[in-house]
Amino acid sequence: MLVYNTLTKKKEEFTPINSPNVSMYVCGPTIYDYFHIGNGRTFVMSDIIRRYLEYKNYKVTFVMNLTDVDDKIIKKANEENLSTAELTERYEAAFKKDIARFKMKPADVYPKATEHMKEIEEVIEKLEQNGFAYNVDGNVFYNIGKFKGYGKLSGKNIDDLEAGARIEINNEKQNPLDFSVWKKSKEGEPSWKSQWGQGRPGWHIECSAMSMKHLGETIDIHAGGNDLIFPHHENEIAQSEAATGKEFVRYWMHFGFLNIDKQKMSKSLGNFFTARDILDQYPAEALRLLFVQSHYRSPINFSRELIESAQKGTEKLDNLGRVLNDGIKKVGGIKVEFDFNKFYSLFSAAMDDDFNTSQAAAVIFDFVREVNKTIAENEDINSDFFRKAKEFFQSTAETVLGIIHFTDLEVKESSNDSEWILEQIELRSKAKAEKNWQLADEIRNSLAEKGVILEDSKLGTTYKKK
RNA sequence: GGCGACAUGGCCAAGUGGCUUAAGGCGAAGGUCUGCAAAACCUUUAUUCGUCGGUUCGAAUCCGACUGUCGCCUCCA
Repeated sequence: MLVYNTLTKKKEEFTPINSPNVSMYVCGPTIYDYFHIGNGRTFVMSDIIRRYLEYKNYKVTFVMNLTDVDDKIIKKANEENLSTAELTERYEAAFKKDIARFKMKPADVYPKATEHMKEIEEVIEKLEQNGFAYNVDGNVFYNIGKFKGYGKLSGKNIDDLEAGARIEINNEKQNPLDFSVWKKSKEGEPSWKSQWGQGRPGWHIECSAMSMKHLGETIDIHAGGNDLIFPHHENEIAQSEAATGKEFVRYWMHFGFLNIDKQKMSKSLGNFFTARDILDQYPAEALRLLFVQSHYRSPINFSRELIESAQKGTEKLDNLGRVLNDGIKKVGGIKVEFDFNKFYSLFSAAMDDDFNTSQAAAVIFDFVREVNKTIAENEDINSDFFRKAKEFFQSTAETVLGIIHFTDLEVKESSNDSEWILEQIELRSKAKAEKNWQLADEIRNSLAEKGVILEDSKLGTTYKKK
């Protein structure tokens, strides 16, 4: 299995430190607002990567941090007259709700900075001891000049950075590129007691401390959005490796941006969409398919048109899903030849190549066409075929990609008005048998008005809800 | 200014040296099935991969130049 590593800019064979265990850390949101659809892409794709590793029988420990101390949080809490804790509690709950709506598997741990002050302090202490950090009157800075590998992830070199620096002048810093690991407390800001006095941690240090705490000093995968490469992940490496003297992360993975009108989403441009807004309008499967259909490292130019075309795609999957559900219940019938193994191996070949989900989706759609074709061309196939087809669908499209959910198809079928609908279908079948087309069409139309779409097939009439 | 990514059909997108005279999704046109629909299936929809040169027996795929788009260098997924 190949994974593209931002650190080496190459696809590398994936070999976990402690196979079959895999440690994976994903930079989660700052919980001061609803997360946007671009965050959603990152979260969903990291979910898919995790699920595929599990499909390959790796035992994954998946950690996603929630940043609950930082400038944005303090600012917003002040605006809304809330304590920072009240604010972050609210958005943590919203985050978990939205993650569930995206049908993501919950992380094993969602660590928060405020709950790891001891660990953070310990890392900073080590940095001081090792000579990588210096204290100026309660502000502790990381001295990037001391760390030889600085810039190895982002491909930047310190001289270039200094030349083009747009960084505010801060006389306390020895080098303008040095960054805070501990910030001295200011009036009206939350703060914690530490050996450097009251203060709060810098942004980058929390990920170093929490990654080490929950996954160990060297982990397999660390992932996040493209924009985190510099400075966030660069600084995490500098801190962690300076503190432990060990390699921090084996494989760095970064997700492409989701743009609106080819531009980065931002509040100031007014092209900002929260994930929950979009999820109110479209099913999670449609969004997941949209993300799946392009490679995780490429940018996506998000648009309504794009989601709608993905949604049509998921309807195609759902249609087959319903047919499979019905087919399984069949009794008798003939055996039919079908090369399921071919599709399994094409699917994993695609995913093994740096999670080529677009290719994997193509395999799924090829499978859909061939299954539909087999059903169309053969009379009376036995349930074994349908069962195997559903198995394939479940283990790939559902469990790994999450672009169809069989339980949802069933819920729609067995809602409380289903008995009445089945009666109507029965009436229509009788009318059809009597060639009373007018009555048959009336029934179909009245159901359609209620959002119930009928589909006639060899197996009888099925329905779905719009 | 420094660093980097990308440019494939009407839209989206995979492919990165011969298996591809280019997957898959959406859309469009025609057809099969059906009482009619829907669903499904079949056929058609890029001799061509931003432009121009080069390397090679062979290039969308490698190299160079150019054009265009975007990102990072400041909080940011």
